[in-house]
Amino acid sequence: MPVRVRYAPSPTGSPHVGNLRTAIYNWLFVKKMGGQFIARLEDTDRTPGRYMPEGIWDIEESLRYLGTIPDEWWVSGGSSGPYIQSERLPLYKEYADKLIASGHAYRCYCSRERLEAMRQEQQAKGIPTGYDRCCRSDDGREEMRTKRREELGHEPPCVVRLAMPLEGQTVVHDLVKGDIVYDNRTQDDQVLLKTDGFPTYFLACAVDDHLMGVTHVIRGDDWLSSAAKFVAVINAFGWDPPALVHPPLIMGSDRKKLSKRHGSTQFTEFVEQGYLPEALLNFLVLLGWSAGDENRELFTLPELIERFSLEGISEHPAIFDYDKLKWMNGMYIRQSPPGRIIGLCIQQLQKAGLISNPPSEIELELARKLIPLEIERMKVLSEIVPMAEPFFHELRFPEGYDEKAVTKWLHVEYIHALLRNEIDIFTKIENWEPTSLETAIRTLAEDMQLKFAGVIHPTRVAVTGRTVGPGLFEALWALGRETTLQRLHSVLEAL
RNA sequence: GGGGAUAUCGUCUAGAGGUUAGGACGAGGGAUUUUCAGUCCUUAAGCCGGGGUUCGAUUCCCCGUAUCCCUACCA
Repeated sequence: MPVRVRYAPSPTGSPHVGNLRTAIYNWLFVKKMGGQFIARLEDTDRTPGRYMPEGIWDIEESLRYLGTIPDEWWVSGGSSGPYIQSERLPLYKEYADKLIASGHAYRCYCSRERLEAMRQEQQAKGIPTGYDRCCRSDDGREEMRTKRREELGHEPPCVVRLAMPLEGQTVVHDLVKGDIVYDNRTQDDQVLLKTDGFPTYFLACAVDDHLMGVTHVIRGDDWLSSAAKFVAVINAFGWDPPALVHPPLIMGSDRKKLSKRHGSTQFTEFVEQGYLPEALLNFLVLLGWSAGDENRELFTLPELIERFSLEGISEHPAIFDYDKLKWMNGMYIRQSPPGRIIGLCIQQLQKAGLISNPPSEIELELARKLIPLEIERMKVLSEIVPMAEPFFHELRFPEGYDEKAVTKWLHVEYIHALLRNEIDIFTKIENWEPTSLETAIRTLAEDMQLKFAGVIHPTRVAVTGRTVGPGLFEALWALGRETTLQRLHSVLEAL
């Protein structure tokens, strides 16, 4: 039997990195085993503020960015569509009715107010919360229905609830954690169909997974606690449950759910900051999965597919380490062909307004010279913006200059002589290239009886306004003779 | 309150009934050097606690503790 797995996001906003990680696990598993990767949109919560259709685009883009594109989804369709749950409403009603007919579910007329009051009372008394199953018996249900009809003056709305078995146990077979046994008495009569006609997760998932032929369900650990209800629904239909796996959750540094407080959490934010897809994928995979005793962390996609197995999924939550992601991204940047990084950095520079769109010939030439010089000190692509600023922006002295750098290096007593000599040399030098420039400056340092560093640092500050950056001679080369001379002149005049 | 899961360096993790408990990020130190970075070398840092089982447990079992998840007409 071919493997069929699904990624089932709900459009409640831009997808969370943890969410994408389960998509990656699903994708890797299906690539490894052979089969189909399905994505299904779980848009059954129509509560204002929670249903955010704008998020759908981000979900699609994120999957494309990672390269984990589903074989069947709402974008391309497939043999078991539709892949959007709001387009499958009649199906859920049909199956809910089947459950009612077989005695595995029942209509419930209780008002939200009654439910809420009941819950509060239970909490106040310190007893377990849950539905009192008032509508589970025919008598109780009719009584409630009549009462509600009198209150409302018309036929009252109802939900459909699962008639959870009152005794016995439900066993959840988790491929990683093993069999987990739940006492049915501790499980509530879960609502399956809401008054608005939309199903809840439990019904929709059970029906869709079955109809779509899903063989393995890989979903976040937050579903484990309610897995008994999920399995109970499937059992009520008489179907075989799919194999289940619950990868652990991703937490923030304080061991709470990863949220805004900790930093970026939405996948698209990382994309914008300039994280490469292979870095993001590699990092996310390793957050809760390991290749075993192989002491490696950096894997290509084929290597990951080859090594991936459900057994390697860990059982405890993982804290999202932003530093490690950065490190990994830096590694991938340095492994990439420079042309690719140049292209991506140009996009970053355009976004920041340092380069026009489309870029001019001059901007392009400068970018092609500068970006390769910065690649080795970049961890995230957006870092190119502050790095490139002194090269693409006009630099005015002293406003654009780093104050500490100026104090330290532009107030040495030989500064005027140095700058004058450099202007002289740079004006005359034939080859404006790093090696020639270096030779000339080394000679100058000797002539002036200065240490090399004593020349390098003031020059760097005078020309770029800061103490950090690429090697000085590469920087001068990238910047060009004209701009270099112009900056030296203006600093000399102002000092 | 009820239910479930989990527990190895600060973090991600490997590991086996007997190991010097391994790797990576981060941190410290050193080398390279023209600053930052990178690269290379190097140091420190860990088996939650208590009972069992066993010749021997960090590893298996139980209890405790802690943490996380569920306990919605959210997913």
